Amino acid sequence: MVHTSTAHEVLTVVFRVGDLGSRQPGLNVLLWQRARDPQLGRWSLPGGVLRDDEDVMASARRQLAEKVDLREVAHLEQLGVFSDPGRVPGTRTIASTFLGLVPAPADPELPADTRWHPVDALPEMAFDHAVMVADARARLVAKMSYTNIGFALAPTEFVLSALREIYSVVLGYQVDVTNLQRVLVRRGVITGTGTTARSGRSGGRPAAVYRFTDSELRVTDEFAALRPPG
Amino acid sequence: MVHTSTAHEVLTVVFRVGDLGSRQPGLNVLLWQRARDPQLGRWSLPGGVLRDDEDVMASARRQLAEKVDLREVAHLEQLGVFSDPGRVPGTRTIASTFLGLVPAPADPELPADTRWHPVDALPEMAFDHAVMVADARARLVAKMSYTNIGFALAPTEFVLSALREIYSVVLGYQVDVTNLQRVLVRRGVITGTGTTARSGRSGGRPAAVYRFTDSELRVTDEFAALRPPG
DNA sequence: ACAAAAGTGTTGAGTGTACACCCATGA
DNA sequence: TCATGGGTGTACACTCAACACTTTTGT
Repeated sequence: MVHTSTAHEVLTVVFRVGDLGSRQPGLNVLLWQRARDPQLGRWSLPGGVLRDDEDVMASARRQLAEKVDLREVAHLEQLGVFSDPGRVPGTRTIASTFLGLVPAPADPELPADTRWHPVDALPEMAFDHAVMVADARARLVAKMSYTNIGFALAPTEFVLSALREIYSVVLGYQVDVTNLQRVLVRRGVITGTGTTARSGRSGGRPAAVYRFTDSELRVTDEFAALRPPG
Repeated sequence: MVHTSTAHEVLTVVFRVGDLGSRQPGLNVLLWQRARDPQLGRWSLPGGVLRDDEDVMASARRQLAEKVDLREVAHLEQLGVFSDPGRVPGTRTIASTFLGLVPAPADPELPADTRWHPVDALPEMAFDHAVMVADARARLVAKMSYTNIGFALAPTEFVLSALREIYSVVLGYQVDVTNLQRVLVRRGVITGTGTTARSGRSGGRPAAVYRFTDSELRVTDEFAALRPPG
């Protein structure tokens, strides 16, 4: 295939943890449905063409502002470049992809063509977007265990059982609350606020309220092995 | 700044561990010196413009073949995108960067304008290339402790003391041979060949010869914490 | 008092570091 | 046999998983 020009687009995989009670439980991705050919009806990642005066990060931010409230996006990081000459028909288009995270209780207004989808049951995806979602998910899962990236999925204040649900949903298996607390506190990832939440309808001891210590990505378990001598 | 068109280039940060006896000890980067303005005389990463019929990985491979023998590059992975509209003068150029690794004893023929430089003493770098080198180095250091990425820096067969030098040079501190052996063997990263090397001129017990078990990147220490139950 | 939910203590496995000690070779 | 470099054994610290147990609430 020979192209006369090349375009550059930015696409973001935005994840959210849906309430377990809701219709979209588990981990969700933000997708919009194509209203035009090619691939009419298929679902796409939010994004669009890179402008002349912005870098890729700014572009991702701008394009997301059209879909979700910008303030909701608590974390945004580069994933990778998709550059197969035939990845989309027509003008050659290189895609820079991003991983975006939105805190759990947020449920922003969405345009009519846009919806949250469970990552475990993706609809028919446009072009190579399914691969991008898979890549983003792998990145998120990996970072859950050695960074504080959970801050971008949790509300500012939360109870441990809620945090446990977030971790369980993202990792795909039940996480032990006891050890979650100990690991995260020891690493300084979460801090108790001193206050306690009211106990539920069926009684029970009131839970301590925590918050993430930082609201920026931080590596919390740098070296598993081969540490510097000390 | 307003641009009428946008170009896409691919740049690779190629690392090698120089012999400690050589003039370039420690970790080296492959750079070539600009013979034209802008930034005449400054040092650049190998790479160039992406062609219409290749993806970024293929482009990196192709461009490196002009600098080093392709077979020498044992590992190549995407780093990130640099897209500041003003990062280079003239036509707007978006850069996709790669990390490339070349095994230690290799000393391929280099073009006249191209040279290995110690990363700890970089020359005047062109444009934003110094940042790219720093990013690549950080990525390499991180991966040394939880993947088998060392395979791409070491010769196919080696003695533990040699491997220790490689790890020490990359990590920037002295690694204990004893523990290096135990950690890597336990994880299945390296395997003994059964043979032993001849002992040096000043005597000493002959060292066992090892090789890396795999010659492809593999994560060897997946979860530090929050492992799946069971 | 009792059930429910949250939090604490304890044990044991695993991993990694440091360091002393033993082994194999050349001169 | 001694110096030299390579390999092994052991002790200790730290982290984490699993699970029993205690604490605090609502009814």
